[in-house]
Amino acid sequence: MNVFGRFRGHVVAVIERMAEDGAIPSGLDLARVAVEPPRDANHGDMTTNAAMVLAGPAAMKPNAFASLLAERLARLDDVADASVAGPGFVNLRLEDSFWHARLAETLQSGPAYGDSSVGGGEAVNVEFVSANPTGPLHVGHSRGAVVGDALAALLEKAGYDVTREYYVNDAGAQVDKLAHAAYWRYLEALGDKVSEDVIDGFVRDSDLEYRGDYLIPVGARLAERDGVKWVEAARDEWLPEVRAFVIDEMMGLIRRDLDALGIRFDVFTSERGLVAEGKVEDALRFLEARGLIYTGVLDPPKGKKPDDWEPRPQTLFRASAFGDDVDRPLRKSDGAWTYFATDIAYHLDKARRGYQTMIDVWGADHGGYVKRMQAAVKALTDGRCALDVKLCQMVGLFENGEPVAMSKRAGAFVAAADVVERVGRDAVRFIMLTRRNDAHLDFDFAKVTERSRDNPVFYVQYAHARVRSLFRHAAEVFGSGGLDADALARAAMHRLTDADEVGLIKVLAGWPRVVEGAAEAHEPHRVAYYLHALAAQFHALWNKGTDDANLRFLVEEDPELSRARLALAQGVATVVASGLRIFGVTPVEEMR
RNA sequence: GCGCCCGUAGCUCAACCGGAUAGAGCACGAGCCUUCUAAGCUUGUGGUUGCAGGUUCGAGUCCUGCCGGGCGCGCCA
Repeated sequence: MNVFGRFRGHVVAVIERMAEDGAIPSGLDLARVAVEPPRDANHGDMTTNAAMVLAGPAAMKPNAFASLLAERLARLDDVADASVAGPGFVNLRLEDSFWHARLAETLQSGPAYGDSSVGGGEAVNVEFVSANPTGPLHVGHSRGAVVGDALAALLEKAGYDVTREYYVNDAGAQVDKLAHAAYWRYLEALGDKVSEDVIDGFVRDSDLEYRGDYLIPVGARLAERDGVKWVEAARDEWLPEVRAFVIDEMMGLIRRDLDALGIRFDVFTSERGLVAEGKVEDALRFLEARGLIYTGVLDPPKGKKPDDWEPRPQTLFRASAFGDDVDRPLRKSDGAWTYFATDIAYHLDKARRGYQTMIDVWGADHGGYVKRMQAAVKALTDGRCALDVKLCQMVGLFENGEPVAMSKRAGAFVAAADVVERVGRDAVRFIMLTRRNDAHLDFDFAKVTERSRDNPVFYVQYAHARVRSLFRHAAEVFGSGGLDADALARAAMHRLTDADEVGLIKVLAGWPRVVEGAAEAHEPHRVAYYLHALAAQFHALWNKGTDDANLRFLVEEDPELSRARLALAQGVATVVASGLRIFGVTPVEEMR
């Protein structure tokens, strides 16, 4: 429970008491009563809209209601002042002692500070990356990877039971094309044992989409394992074998890329597996039994009729009954399932595994797919399960302000592993989280490693390193005893009287609310903004010591005060580390 | 043509299920190093929240219509 939730309880209790006393009508609906930080800190520490939302139903003027409420709130423990402002806000200013106690709590909780139970143990499935197993991850994938992983960690901290899942698209035509390319590399790898003519013939007769070098070692390994076994074999024979082999290899590559980013999955679900187990038929039977599948002819898209358009009867899902624009095809003309059909089966599978909330992280180019998938989930679960789709916009790569060419057509995409190697895992992860997922993100190689204030990674890390440096210094001055968090939790917090010291504690006290808000909104970027603001406040306080020696963290002749300030610094380090942990970024001990 | 996302300070972006005087950083102006890390800090200038309506005590936020940008648009994944 964050401090605002705690005070909301107090405010509600006071309002109920007012009703008992007959000061206001009883039976008011208090659901809309909120206790929040005011936008402007000058208004106080907390504000409530109670008078504004209740005045109407109570047939009172907001300001009259607010005055009554403020009068009673002022009598609460910890409340230094309660006043009415603006259209009927009641602002609370709390005693410093209240905030001092929060700092002690922070230190006692340590890394668990900010943990919340709002999730109530609810099972949430976060599916992300899910890149086709046709090659290494590129930089675009890494954004989705980081966003999904951080969102999962955030939800865990907020008390959800999270599964990180990767959906392996190993059943479509793409992996057959991949297998052909791997077979070509296999023939090449056999060298003298296969004539140039055979290879040339194969290349001529096949549509080789994947010509990247990364398949060369795959072909070599296949040749090593199976020798010439598949050279004379019919396509029907070698295709399943080579396909399985190359998918394995590609998933190995992808796992290595994910490792480099520090990302682990709990579950890999195979599309081919779903199909083989008959889950597509299951799902479609389910929809059919509800009359949601029919054979029909779709209208061409308005204003953009494809040249080869011809009306054609198709097996369709009644997506339009669940909010989609048109009904959607389930079967291709060759009889195979569409991607959508297997995706329906996959989402039904997730729902049946007990996830009431599913989150899919996709690239922005899949935006047109969101409505139909949500329609399908609605239909499959009778509206009981929610599907939230986070669309990640493109990442623009820059080198000192110059765009890095990255056209997919030219095959010049930048590998995720290369970016990690260039700037490090921590920088990649943090920067990818400094924007809302649906906003474009510019990633400049030079900037993300720059040691300056406009590099948020550096700025936040520096705050943590500064605290660690401070403790190293403190150990020299005061000895290392009594500097652990438990001991500091008992420090004389009442010595922290400067407005900026108390102000910094207030920022720390806001952390649990940030966790809850960001988790419920599925918006990990809020953590990045919070950490940046926290670092700024800390650096500001630190620097006040430059102007006024009395405000330095370490005052040699006053160990009691020093220990209180060390407690404050430790609180900052704890929260920064806590936030960075959600991001999968390692807090540093010193800047190098 | 239709759908989705976006439009906030010169630039890059925040604004917590509708809250008070819309905030940060960069850039620009003015200060701060015999002092715990100045790789930094303080402070100032800067806004018709794309436009026009609507909803209400209150709108950047919700609704409608325009304008501009991005993505997508029957069997690809």
